[in-house]
Amino acid sequence: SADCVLSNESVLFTCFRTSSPKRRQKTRKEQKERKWEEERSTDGSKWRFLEHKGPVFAPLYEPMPDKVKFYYDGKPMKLSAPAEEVATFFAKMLDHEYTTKDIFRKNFFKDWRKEMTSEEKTKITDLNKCNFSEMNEYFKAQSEARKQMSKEEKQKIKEENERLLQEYGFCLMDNHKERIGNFRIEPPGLFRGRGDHPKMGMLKRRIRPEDIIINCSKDSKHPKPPPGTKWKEVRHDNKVTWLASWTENIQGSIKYIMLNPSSRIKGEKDWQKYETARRLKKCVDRIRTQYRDDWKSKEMRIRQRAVALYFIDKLALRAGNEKEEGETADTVGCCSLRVEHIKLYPKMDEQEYVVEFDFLGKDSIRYYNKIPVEKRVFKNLQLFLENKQPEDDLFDRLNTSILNKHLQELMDGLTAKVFRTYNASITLQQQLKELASDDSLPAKILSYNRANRAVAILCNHQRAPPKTFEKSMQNLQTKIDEKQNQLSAARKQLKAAKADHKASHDDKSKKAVELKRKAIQRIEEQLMKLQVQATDREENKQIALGTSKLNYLDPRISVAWCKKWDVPIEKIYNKTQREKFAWAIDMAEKDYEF
DNA sequence: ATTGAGACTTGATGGGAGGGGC
DNA sequence: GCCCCTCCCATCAAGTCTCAAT
Repeated sequence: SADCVLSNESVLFTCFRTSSPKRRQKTRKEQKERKWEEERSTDGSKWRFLEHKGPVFAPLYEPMPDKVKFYYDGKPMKLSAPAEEVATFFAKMLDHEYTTKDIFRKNFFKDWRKEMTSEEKTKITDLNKCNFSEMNEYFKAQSEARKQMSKEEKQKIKEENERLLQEYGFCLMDNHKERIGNFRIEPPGLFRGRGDHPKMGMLKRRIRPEDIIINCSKDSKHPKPPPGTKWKEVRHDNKVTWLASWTENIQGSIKYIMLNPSSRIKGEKDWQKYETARRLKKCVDRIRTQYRDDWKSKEMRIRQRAVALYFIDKLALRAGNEKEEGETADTVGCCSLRVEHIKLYPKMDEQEYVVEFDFLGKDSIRYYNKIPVEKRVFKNLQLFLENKQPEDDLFDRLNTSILNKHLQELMDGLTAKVFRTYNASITLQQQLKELASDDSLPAKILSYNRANRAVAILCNHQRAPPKTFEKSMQNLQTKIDEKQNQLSAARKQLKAAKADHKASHDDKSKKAVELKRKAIQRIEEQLMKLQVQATDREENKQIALGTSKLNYLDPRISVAWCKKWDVPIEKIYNKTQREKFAWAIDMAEKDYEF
């Protein structure tokens, strides 16, 4: 386990220098991908030179045409521009369930009133008496009109967007032109939290140049604020990676403009993340032995730590930081689990010592799972639950800071989330091994998706079944049925052609037989493809693959798998993903081992 | 130890571009 | 050539984790 103590930094440099001698032969790539090979500073600075044009602001508010009326208590009422703007935010959402929720309405009305003139404030005292329906219809008509635009008009908009992208969407960092992730400032609107958010409906205010801190290098051409405005500050901090920041008014947190995942600075960090997970691989046995041992500790805090770590490792739970009550939706992770979130069953069906988890995790996504645990874990949990109320913490002697401090001692750079990365990637690698086959290309891709799916299930990456799911499934089934009919029809034709040939023995009929054979083969292939598609889609109904693919799976595993099985990388990663994983595509050979 | 600011990663969602099937 | 449907991508919220002040 000496490997475990190596710092990330040294591993990084080692990899850069030794990883891929073959790259020498790649000519086009070589010029493009040089950035992965450059020396990195060791003093914590993230760049030496940074130049950009600053953010793009949200378009200014365009007042409603006079004919579009707002009604209060049944009577038309002209609103002041600021009040009208906020009213339109609500009007746009009228069809959404949000606007029927009490908290949403309350928060909205409170913030809306702040934008009103004193007369408006006196007059408008009850949201229930407000009628936004004309505004709502106006916006619907607008979006309809947008859809109906001519090709030329659409083209013009596209070109304008492209121009904006070219001008503001890139920066110069050290020697590379890099794509910026989010160069557009978020427009004002009504805050929509996820789940039961106490702040839903609050006004997300418009961001002005005076709110923006610019970060760039001193010797660069500084971005200019729009005419007549000033930046809040221009600083030159090369210990951070962001280009601009502002404080958002709902939670008071800072938002950033940063580079695209394809950038050197993000790619390297991503790479480093997987290298840390690989170091965990080398010492995970030792760590597991230790936490199992700690289940027997005479100290309560150590037992809690050990059981929590077991959950994080086995179930890929998130760390679970504490949250300020009333500021966000009530969600939890491992360390913040409460008594009410688990149930213990000494016996359930055929199994012993079953723990049932039921809680809301990140984004208020429900985590529901029943798992049998070892007796010692079960007994510990019973102990932790003693004399507690449902709303008490399960791990009252533990938090993420204590846990991570402990993990840091076990391995340099180890934190709770590394287990998620490690378990996700190792699961993919194992599954791909098991699923390896010399099947057709679609079958191989189904295998890959299944491996990906196993990870998504582990990480509880869910999605709402697409609204059109049932219908599109039916459509697919219809296609399959049709294809099957086509196949039997083709088979009959082949039979007939054969009979024909037998009778005549001429060249023409021989050719006909061959043609029919080919046709059948083609139809069979098409049918297979459809069936694979159906299986894949059905299994994917409530599972989202994207998040794990993008954030948890070491891309080198996938690249290697593609090389090994002769699957074009394009079948696994789309263009954006290939850009993000350029470093891995460049680096991994077919024998790569996570 | 506790708190909070700050920086950065991870997450679900929905609109719309564009590709495939008829 | 049209339409439908898929998938891509932007969006922006919500996590994790570090660091420094108290």
